[in-house]
This record gives sequence, structure tokens and C-alpha cells, in this order.
Amino acid sequence: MINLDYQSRTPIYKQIVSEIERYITLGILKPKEQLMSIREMAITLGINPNTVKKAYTELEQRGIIITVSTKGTFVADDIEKLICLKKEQIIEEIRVNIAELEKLGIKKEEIIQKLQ
Amino acid sequence: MINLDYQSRTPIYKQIVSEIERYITLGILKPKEQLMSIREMAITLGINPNTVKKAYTELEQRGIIITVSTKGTFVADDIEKLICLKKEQIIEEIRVNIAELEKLGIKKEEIIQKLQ
Amino acid sequence: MINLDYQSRTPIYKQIVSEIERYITLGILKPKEQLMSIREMAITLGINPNTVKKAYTELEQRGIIITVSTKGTFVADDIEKLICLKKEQIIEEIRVNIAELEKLGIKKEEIIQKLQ
Amino acid sequence: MINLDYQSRTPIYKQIVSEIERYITLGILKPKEQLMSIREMAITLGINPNTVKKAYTELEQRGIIITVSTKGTFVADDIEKLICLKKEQIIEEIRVNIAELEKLGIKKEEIIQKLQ
DNA sequence: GTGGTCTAGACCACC
DNA sequence: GTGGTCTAGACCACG
Repeated sequence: MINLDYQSRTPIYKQIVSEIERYITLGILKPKEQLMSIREMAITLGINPNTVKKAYTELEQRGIIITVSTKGTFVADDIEKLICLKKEQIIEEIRVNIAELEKLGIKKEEIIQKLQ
Repeated sequence: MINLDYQSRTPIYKQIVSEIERYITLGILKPKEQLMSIREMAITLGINPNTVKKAYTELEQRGIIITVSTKGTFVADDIEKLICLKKEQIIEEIRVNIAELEKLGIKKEEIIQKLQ
Repeated sequence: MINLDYQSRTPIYKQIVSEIERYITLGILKPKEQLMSIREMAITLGINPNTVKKAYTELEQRGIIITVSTKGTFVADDIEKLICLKKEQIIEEIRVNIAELEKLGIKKEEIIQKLQ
Repeated sequence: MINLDYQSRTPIYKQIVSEIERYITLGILKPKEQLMSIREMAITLGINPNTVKKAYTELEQRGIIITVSTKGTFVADDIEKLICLKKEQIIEEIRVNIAELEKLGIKKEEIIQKLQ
């Protein structure tokens, strides 16, 4: 399910964080749903459990998942905010890119026309 | 003039490369124009000359700047290709972002409306 | 009635111990009063009976409750000592906190004024 | 400088976090001041570098310190907020404790008198 | 030398 | 079985 690029400069644990975040925002992983156990995911991905743990820890600190010792790890109850934030982030990125293009001499109308 | 983020995972020399590239595409640095000397830039930015050297080497390998021994470093004559490539890159990034937003349930028309 | 924090580093059984202790010191559970059976509490809290058992065992070892085989579990007759001890513990905690605040540059009079 | 209790239930890395936080709030470590390198502190404390790293990572995520790769780790510029927050936290703890004591039948005036 | 990442493997408490 | 912590040691990029 999770795709890893071992050649990438991006650390594996960060890739896991992004992937899980993506599955949650896309609704593939739903609120309160249980994630794979650390060991299980480590075996599935063929990596060390500590690396998975690092990813889970980061997601927990961001409030995206909840870890219950001896029980497992779960998607947080309320992740609406996360999704909204994600949307705004992406739109902001697009705005920055459009501004960059305008500086390079392309008009906004022209850009939008190309995107349609 | 050049902004560096020392906390970023992106190496300092890569950041310098991007910044100079940006100044050239934006026309702030013009073809044939002379760049700061390695030493001068190192002092200005408060970093190691080796780091600046690494950045200049990478830019030269890409054909963006030219180093003339004992004379200095200059922006290449023809940088039209670079600018075109940059434009296409940015447009591609925007396309990826729009696809991402569509997956999150926003229609393309809605996105474009927000951007105008 | 009993609040558990499954995310806490404090083991569930320790949390149960604290909670029951708290109810006794506050007079919500009175001397000689019967506690829920292990099974009942386990079901109520949605946890493993072994966990409740462990909590009851610890409370019994401290002389706070008494288990009578086939009859049930009861709050001990004399829990005056427990209450006195609890009071002293809390006052000690406050003293430590005040010392901490003094180190941060707030005078004792100022602190006490804020508390009134 | 940093005291560790290896018997404690509190993990070593959490103890390091608390200690450093304490030194900063007390002004022993000042804004922008450099912390010991990970390796140095690991050797000093006789523990594994990974454990120190874990502590530093947590402190950085809280915005208390700043890590600059290949340069070192530094106390954040602005830690005034941290200190204010700390003070409020402690005062809140005292308030909770006083409320607890009141439930146990001691009047507020009596408590404050004992503290003076 | 500095931090960043990852592995392999161990031990623990809890349930 | 689950997560939590820690160790030992390795390799990497960067400056």
C-alpha cells in the first residue's frame, strides 16, 4: 500500500508520514480506524521497526494519529481540520507558483487557460 | 540578496544554486553579467568559500554560468532555454497540485475560480 | 465514574488505584462500603479483569481495601491515616511548586496574592 | 550539570528534556547559546547518542531549541513565551492542589497560612 | 566534527 | 501481542 523510494533524499520515515497523511486526507484511512502495528508495517515494508515508530511518533505529535500503548495506533477522531489545512496549503502553493510565472512574463489569464 | 535557511534539509550550496538560478530567470542577473567572486559571496553570506565553490561548480556544469580563470564568473550568454524549462517545470507543478486537490474532492472549475 | 487515560504513560491499573484512592479520600466511597466486583468494573471500564485485579491487589496491600473471599471487596474501616497522608503529600507538592516559582523570579508574597 | 535518575519510570530522554527546559527557564542557558553537541552530551552522561538526539528532537519540535545541521544546536531566540507559559502552568497546578485540599475539608485561609 | 538516518537487536511493562 | 525505550554501531552529507 505504501510506496517507498529508497533512493530519495527524503528519509524513509518522512515518506511514511506523507503516505499515511495522504491516505487519511483521501479517506482511505478513516477516523478511529486502526493502523498496522509497528512490527507489521516494518515487516511489510522490509524496514526496521524503529523507522516506522519514528514516523508514527511524528504523526502523533501532529495530532493526526493516536497511539494507545499495548492496544495499537489509530487515526484521530477529528481530522477535518487536517484536510482543510491541506487544501489551503496546496492552493497557497499554486498561488506562489503563479506569482513566479507572472514574474517570468506570463499573464495570469494565459496561465489559467493552459491549465484548463 | 541571497536568502539561506540553515535549518532546511536542503544543503546550503543547493540553496545558493536555486537562488542564483532564480535571479537569472527573473532577469535580475543578466546574460554576460559578472557574479560576485567566491570569496566575496562567502564573506557576504558568512559561510565557507568551499560551499560557494560547490554551488558555482554545479551552475557551470549546467551551463548557466561560465568561469573564466583569473577573470571571474559570468552569467552565460544564452539562457533562454533555462527560462523556458523553468516555466514548464512550474506549470507541471501546478498541474500536480490541481490533481491532488481534485482527489480531495474539489472540482477543477472551483479551483480555477479561487485562483482568479 | 472512573476516568482512564489510555494514552498516558501511567499504567491503567495505577490509574484505577489513584481514582479509587481519590474517591475514598473525598468521601465518595465510605469506610466499609462495598466496591464493584472485579468483573463488573472490568466490563464497565471495557478493560481486562486482570487489570482490575492488579489494582485491587495493590490497594489491599496498602491496607486501603479488604477483600473477603466470596463476599466481595470493601473499603477499610480506618482510613484516617490515608487522608492525613494525602493532605501532607499535596501540601508538599505545593511547597515544591512555590520553590520553583521563586527560582523563576516571583516572590512568595506575590504568589500567595495570586492564589487568594 | 544534568542529573539523571536511571531507576525512574520517566524515560531518560524525557528527563533530559525537562532538565534543559529548566536550565533555560532559569536563565542558566540563554537565548542563542549553543548546547553541547549530541555526541559530547552522550559521552558526558554515559548514554547513547540516539537518546540525546531524541531529547533534542522533542525540544526542537516544541520550539525551545534550534538545530542547524553540521553547526550545532542552539537555544531559540525568543523563549519569553516559554517562561510565561511555565509560570502559568505551575500556578495552575497549585490551584488544582488547593482545590483538592478544600475538598478534603481544609479551608483556603488555613492552607495559605501553612505555606507562609 | 556535526547532525541525520537507519539497522539490528535487546529488554521492559502492560494486557 | 502491543508499544516504549535504549544501546551499539554503522553510513551519509555537509562544511
